[in-house]
Amino acid sequence: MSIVEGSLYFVTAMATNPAPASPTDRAPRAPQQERGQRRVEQILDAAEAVFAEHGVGAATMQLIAERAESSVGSLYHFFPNKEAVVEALGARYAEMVKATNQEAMPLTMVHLPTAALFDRILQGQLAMLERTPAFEAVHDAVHRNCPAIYDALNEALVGHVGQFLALRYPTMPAAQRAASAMVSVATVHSVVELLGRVPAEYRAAVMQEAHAMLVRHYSGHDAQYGVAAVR
Amino acid sequence: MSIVEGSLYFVTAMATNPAPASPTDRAPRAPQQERGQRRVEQILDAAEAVFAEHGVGAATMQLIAERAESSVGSLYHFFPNKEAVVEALGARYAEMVKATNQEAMPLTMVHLPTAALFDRILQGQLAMLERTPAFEAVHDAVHRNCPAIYDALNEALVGHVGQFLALRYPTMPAAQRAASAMVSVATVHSVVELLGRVPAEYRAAVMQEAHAMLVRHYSGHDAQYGVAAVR
DNA sequence: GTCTATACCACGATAGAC
DNA sequence: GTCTATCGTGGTATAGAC
Repeated sequence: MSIVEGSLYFVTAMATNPAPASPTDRAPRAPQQERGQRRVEQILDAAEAVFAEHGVGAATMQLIAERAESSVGSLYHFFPNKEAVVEALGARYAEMVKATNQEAMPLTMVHLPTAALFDRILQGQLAMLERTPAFEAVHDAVHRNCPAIYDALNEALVGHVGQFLALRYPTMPAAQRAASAMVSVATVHSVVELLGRVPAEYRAAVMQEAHAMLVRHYSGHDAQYGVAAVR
Repeated sequence: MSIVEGSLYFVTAMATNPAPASPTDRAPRAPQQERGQRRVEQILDAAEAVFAEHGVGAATMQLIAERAESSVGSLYHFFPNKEAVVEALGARYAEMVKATNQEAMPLTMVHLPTAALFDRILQGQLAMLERTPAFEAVHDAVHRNCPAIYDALNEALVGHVGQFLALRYPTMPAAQRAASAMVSVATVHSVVELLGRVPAEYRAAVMQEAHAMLVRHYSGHDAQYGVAAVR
């Protein structure tokens, strides 16, 4: 409700400078200026867990505060309302996904063989999933509650893959390239979601099957819109 | 909360017998015994729309009643609480999905060429999507709020596809067959979800790309675990 | 069976002491 | 900056007339 201005409450000092450190510093000597930042992260971690468990609609500020080992009042010190928490969490999540994607398929790797390429992509996503147990829940939450963030993220991902395809298959029609990017992003995401849902003993087989599907498909593209396959 | 017993409140007369009809019947002559049934459907339609718009957590009984052109009291006459509404809607949704799937790939069609097969499957799913605008929202809602229904549905779908694959590729190892079924179900679903999200002008290209991916993959299976390709 | 009115409670948000 | 205590709102569920 109401037009909450962008991310005012998120503008915490981003300088992590040395600061006048006394020579007797011991272990617990990071705080002071980072404290606020760390507290925010702590709250977002808590929110992530609570949203995962109850859904955003049913989550309460009380629950988030408890999980963050804090109190409601404190929570409201950092975020003006619940919506702001959801948005901040969404932004953090989107950053993580984008970074993972960029890292797995940088534009310098456009000529990697399909098998190696999808190895990188699937493994990268899987690693992210394992670092973030509540990943799917947060994804859903963002999907539903922050359409703007979600759309921007999706556009970024599809855009990056599209660029990648444009370099790899210069003769592929633009419409197909766009469609291919969208389908790939959706498929990889659905596989990741599946991997997070499936009993551990099936994971390897699922991974292999998904990998085969993507490789077969893109090998077809290689054949049709070929390019010097090895750089 | 609390163990709400199965579907007591859903046991309405399923007999649609003629009933003592006077010869002067005019148009509005279906009700009488079906009324209750129709009312329930009306409520579920309303709930579907409201859940789609606000999410289950944020939806209120008030809103559902208004959309159903009814009142809260009336709503509580049919459902003991909000959870029951969600469950009933979930059950209806699961039935629809299962039926669509069975119809698109009956076991009598195990030897259909891959291209024709995935035409049927994708078109069937697309038709269902178009009949049910709130499809994805309901899917999410069921996914999050009725894990039991969702798991049962998923098991049914994967089971059916697994049977299909067992007949088509008798020599495929069981583990791969299971993985293949899971990946296919997830992929088709993600494509349908993508189709529902994408601007109309991209839909054809997306459809074609997804179709190509699935066909290439299963043509690979055909080649490897071949079977008399034409019955 | 359907409605209106309302009891009751939980949540979001704030005030104000420390 | 963090807490406890509290207010007002609004939602679930029920009571009871029609």
